[in-house]
Amino acid sequence: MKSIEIDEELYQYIASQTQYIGESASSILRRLLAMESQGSTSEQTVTSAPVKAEASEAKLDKEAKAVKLVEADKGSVFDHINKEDLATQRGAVGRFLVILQALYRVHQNDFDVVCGIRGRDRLYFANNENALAESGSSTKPRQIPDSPYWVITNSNTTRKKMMLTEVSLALGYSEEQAEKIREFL
Amino acid sequence: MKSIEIDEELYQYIASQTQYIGESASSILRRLLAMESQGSTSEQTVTSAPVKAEASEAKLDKEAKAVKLVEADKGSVFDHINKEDLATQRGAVGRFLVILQALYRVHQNDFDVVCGIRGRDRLYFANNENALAESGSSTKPRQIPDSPYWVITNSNTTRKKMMLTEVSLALGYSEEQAEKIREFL
DNA sequence: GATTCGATCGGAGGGATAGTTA
DNA sequence: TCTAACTATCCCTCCGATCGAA
Repeated sequence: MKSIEIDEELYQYIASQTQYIGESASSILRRLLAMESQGSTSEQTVTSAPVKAEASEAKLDKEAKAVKLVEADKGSVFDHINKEDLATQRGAVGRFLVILQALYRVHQNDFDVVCGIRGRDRLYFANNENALAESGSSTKPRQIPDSPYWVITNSNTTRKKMMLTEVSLALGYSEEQAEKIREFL
Repeated sequence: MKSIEIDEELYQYIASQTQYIGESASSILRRLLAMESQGSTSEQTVTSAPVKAEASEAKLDKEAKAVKLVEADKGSVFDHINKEDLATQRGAVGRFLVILQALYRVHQNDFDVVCGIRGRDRLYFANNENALAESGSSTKPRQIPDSPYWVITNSNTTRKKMMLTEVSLALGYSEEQAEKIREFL
């Protein structure tokens, strides 16, 4: 183990990127710097279906905790949205996916709720490409990066913003926070 | 100033990213993490012509140092190529630009040599859009990110690879290294 | 004739808007 | 019927393989 000196602001930033209690500085930095995690081959296939929701007895607790998490982590999704990535996206579709990716990262366990968000006759989200493709014509499904979920992409920017707002609210964000998230697009 | 503990390999990696003697860990990390540098409004317009080369008395020393740098930093361009960025690029043009950006970052002072690389009748590189646009038809010039240089973009992937190889060699890389660089595309 | 180079044009992706449905 | 919400067609831009030119 080596020790390095960094300024306060940078320290706070790194700390804010923690993904689980007790995550080490090395782990956080490796993730942020997109280095391979030491040793592991790290070939994570994330194409499998999302983990089934807990048996309903645990359900209420789960939800309460989710809200708590959003409260405690206030603004954390905002840190998870890699501004760099966002900026390099050439179009709204790219930004849309980056934002959803960030939301997924922070809300992996509750992300299933997005599947309840849909249009009049087509689905908006699903955990497989086909469900979306079959629910309409030319829906242009795209996988949300590093996640098992897919989104429809054939819609105007206005609708994409609406979708983001709905997702945000479904995940427990306030109207104000949802507004901020939508504005990234 | 805060102090954090990181593992040896990560420490080495960060150290390898030093851009000038005595650069602080904070400075390096901020650059790698693409954070705004503290305080400064940092509105860097990089559209101006590249900084003039030093008065010739210092020139030889400068060049000697540049070569040394490539030697000492062997593989540093490779670290400068943000794998993450590369991966998120949807097409060869995007990757092409990311790679050139990395090369520019490491060889800012010698980058002018690329302007000598050209096709039969069109220019490949220049420090302004127009020179390229006028040297051929539909050359699709694009600015190399964070640099004052532009490249032609209307060519097949094979030619883009050739261009990368020529750039690498012109900047002093070995055939083997050039090969590696070209393979990023 | 062989090879290198250029840029046209087919193809894919993006997303505004015309059109449809409730 | 009129309007609001939603869909997906279709135009535009970007990409880059292919084929004609040098």
